[in-house]
Amino acid sequence: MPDRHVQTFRQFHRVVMREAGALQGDFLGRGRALGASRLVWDMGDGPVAVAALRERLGLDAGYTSRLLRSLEVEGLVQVRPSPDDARAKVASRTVSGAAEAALLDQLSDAAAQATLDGFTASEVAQVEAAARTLTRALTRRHLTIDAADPQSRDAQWCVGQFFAELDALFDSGYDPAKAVVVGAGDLTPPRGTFLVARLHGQPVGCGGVKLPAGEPAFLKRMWVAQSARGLGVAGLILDRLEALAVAAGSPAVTLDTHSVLAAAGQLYESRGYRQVPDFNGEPHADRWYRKEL
Amino acid sequence: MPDRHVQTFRQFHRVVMREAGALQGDFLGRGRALGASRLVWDMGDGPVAVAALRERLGLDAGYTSRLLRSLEVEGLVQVRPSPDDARAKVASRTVSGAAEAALLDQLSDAAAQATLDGFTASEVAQVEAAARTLTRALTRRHLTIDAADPQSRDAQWCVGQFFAELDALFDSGYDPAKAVVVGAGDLTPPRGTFLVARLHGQPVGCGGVKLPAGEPAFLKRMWVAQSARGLGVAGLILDRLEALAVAAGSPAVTLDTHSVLAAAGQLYESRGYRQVPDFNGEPHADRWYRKEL
DNA sequence: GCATATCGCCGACTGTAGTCAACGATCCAT
DNA sequence: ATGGATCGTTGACTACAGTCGGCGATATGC
Repeated sequence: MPDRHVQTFRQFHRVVMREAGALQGDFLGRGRALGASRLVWDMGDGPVAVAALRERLGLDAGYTSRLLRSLEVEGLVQVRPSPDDARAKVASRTVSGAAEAALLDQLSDAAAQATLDGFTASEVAQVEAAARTLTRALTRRHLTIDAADPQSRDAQWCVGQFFAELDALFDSGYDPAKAVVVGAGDLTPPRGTFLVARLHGQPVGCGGVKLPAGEPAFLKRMWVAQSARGLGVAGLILDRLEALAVAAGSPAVTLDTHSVLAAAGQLYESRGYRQVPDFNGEPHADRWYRKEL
Repeated sequence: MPDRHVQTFRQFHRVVMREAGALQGDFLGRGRALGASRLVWDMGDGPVAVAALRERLGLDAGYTSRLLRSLEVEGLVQVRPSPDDARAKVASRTVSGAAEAALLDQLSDAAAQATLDGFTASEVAQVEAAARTLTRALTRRHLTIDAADPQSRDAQWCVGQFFAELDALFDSGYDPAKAVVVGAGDLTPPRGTFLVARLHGQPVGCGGVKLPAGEPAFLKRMWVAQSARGLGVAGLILDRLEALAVAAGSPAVTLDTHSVLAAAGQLYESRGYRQVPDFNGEPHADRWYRKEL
């Protein structure tokens, strides 16, 4: 690595280390440890399974239990047995917990604002782009994209999330039964492949490709979780799916999508896909794309 | 702040928090706590006053003492009484301490390299630029630039460092006595101003401006410490000095510099300074610049 | 030469972060 | 119904980070 790069990264490393040090202990001045604050902050509005929360934040079971207890004493969260499984528990914020989370939001925004003070608008845009680039770079190391059985737990979860999102997004809902049929074996070798993207081991996205011999490949079930958007995950999945199509000798890649999924359309167009007429009659789609290989 | 910015910074914040968490404990896998590793790493080659080291890293006296002791036991550093003041001590790395620091350098470079793996060359350049931008943004919050008496301790220290650097840089050395005279009152109001830039309270740069009524302002003693280069400190000092010249009604700003100070020349040219013939006969200069206000 | 300030050192302490193993409650497949 | 797996809890433990007050040695101003 050239000296210039080394210098830049050392300096960055050092600055971040100092910044991170300042975060420890009394996080954002709320008289609470970083771990506890993170928990309230990242909990989200609805009730969350404690196990999911734990895994998302990468915390130990015992430690999480203790933190939740202290937050419960503070009156910020409520932990109840899960209705589905009496062994498991779900945590949710109380009213004052939600208020505290909102305050943390505000404080963290203020901290971000303070960082940007004294910069011009174009510099702010530059810094923002820089933050985005580095977020991607730092995240990518913890991102894996692997082939998975569409019947596997993680794959099912991703597809479930995807369908739920589509159902909420479309005025008339989304009915998998009405969609273009993708058979059981269509997304498993040798007739296709299904990929699951995982961040820190947690599934955050998926995508499948059907590879009919001699015909164009067909992409299906491309999805990225809200929490992982903006990291370029979709682009990486698309890269891998296209590589599979190339390896299978497909003459082109086709797919259908809907205009309400704006980011998807942008991605496809930036990758050289062009719109084509409806080729499969998918009732939930209003756009069809194709890219020659 | 628009939602998009907030989203970006939250995500960045989160990623950095996770990354920083991974750094804690066994820093870079050397079986030593972060604090101890930082100490060996940041110590530099020559002997350093313990007090200076402490202040640079923002550590408590007792804590530093303990860390140094443990490093001494490991045989990585040597702490001796200061020759100037038997109360104070100076620390220096032993041979194996220097080796350890070199290893940490290597490991941190490798970590940076791992971050960049899987990126194309142009993406690497982008990420590097992003790291630089964010380093500046995060650093700027801890940077202060204030007017200071040129006789003050910090000002004298900066100028001393500057002269020492010039002396090392020029083949024939640098002799302040031969330089264009800057009188005692030339850099103090009302005839001029001297600014000191401090990072975390430690002086890291300086710059003076002479403001003769009705004549062009004259910049002198612009300097930034090695440790703070690449952060845009010089640009910020220059902004402030030019603002002072504008406020004083100067028709232009002039300065002399030398071509071995390549970064300085680049800065001036990027700020709209153009080269002019020698206007003051400064023997240590080979370039003269002027910018109309 | 004496009082006072400074410097690093040391012991005692607090708080955070996290690990590990054991345990009881519950669920699920057989 | 029962054995094994899963889930959260608990206690005991470790390591790190950092603070505080007092101590002895030394420097400095009067």
